[in-house]
Amino acid sequence: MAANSRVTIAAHALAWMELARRRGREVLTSEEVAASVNTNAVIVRRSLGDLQRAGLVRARRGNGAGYSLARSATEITLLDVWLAVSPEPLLALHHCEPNLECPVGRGIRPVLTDLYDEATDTFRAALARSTVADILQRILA
Amino acid sequence: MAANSRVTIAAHALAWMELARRRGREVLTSEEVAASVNTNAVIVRRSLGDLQRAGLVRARRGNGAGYSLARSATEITLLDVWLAVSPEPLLALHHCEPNLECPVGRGIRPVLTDLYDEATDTFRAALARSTVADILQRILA
DNA sequence: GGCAAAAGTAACCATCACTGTTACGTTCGG
DNA sequence: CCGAACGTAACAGTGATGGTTACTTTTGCC
Repeated sequence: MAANSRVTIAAHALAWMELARRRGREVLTSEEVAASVNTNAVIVRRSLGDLQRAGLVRARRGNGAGYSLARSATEITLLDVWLAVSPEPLLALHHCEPNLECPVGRGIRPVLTDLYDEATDTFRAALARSTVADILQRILA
Repeated sequence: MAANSRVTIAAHALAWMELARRRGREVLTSEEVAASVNTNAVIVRRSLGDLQRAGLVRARRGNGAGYSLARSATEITLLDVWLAVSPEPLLALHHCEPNLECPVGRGIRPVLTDLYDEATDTFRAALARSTVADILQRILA
């Protein structure tokens, strides 16, 4: 495991919600989303909870409740999704502080941090180039 | 945890080996590398074992043995290191097959795979821009 | 040939993140 | 007030990781 499938689940949910919206169903329950993603409704609620906290979806409670997109699918990028559900950085430094008596141990951390940030930025930029609407369009093509 | 600190450990080891080489010590033992990285010698041997399998370092066994760079530090990129030690993809698809009766479930996987590959490629390209020699130079600057 | 040093590696443990599941509290429309 | 659905806590199972010990294998050197 270890690799992030959260983005996949969240993107799937959003694409499905957008398709349902176009078909006239503005609101979907976690059960309905879970049926498409083929997972447990709690997983969906947790994922959509992250998206809600990031302002990408709205959740209504009570009777007849469910989730709806908080803004147009053309304005939700895969980067938005990734930032909402992916807390972990792609690359990490040492768990334990390296030996500071060694020149490499003393100086390597800021250098690697900088390089990791650069690589992560290009990764994010790539994700920012696709929206949920793009994804749905390619799915339906 | 979960985030990869393997690249960090391997890059640290390589930079330290290159610095030692410039100081006239062509070969370092796993104990010596572990002392700088501040971890266990077995961890270093596992990491350098990966690098050896990738052709980045050479290992000699027996008395007076140890590790040395298999090629110039200017020709070992951070991407080489990442490929050698990072088996996991950055993003993964669903664990379970999605519901194929849903249009989204049926079509989303190739789309996401494609987008994930694109983003991963830019990430790799960024890592490919730095070599162990670059890193050591920035450490010593 | 034997010794000693060090790589290679297996076995095991603790920790942690993640998914999945159940269960329960909370909210809110009708 | 009732019921539907979100929110969330608690727990189990799985798997990756890092750390540690211990053993085998290799090999230079005396």
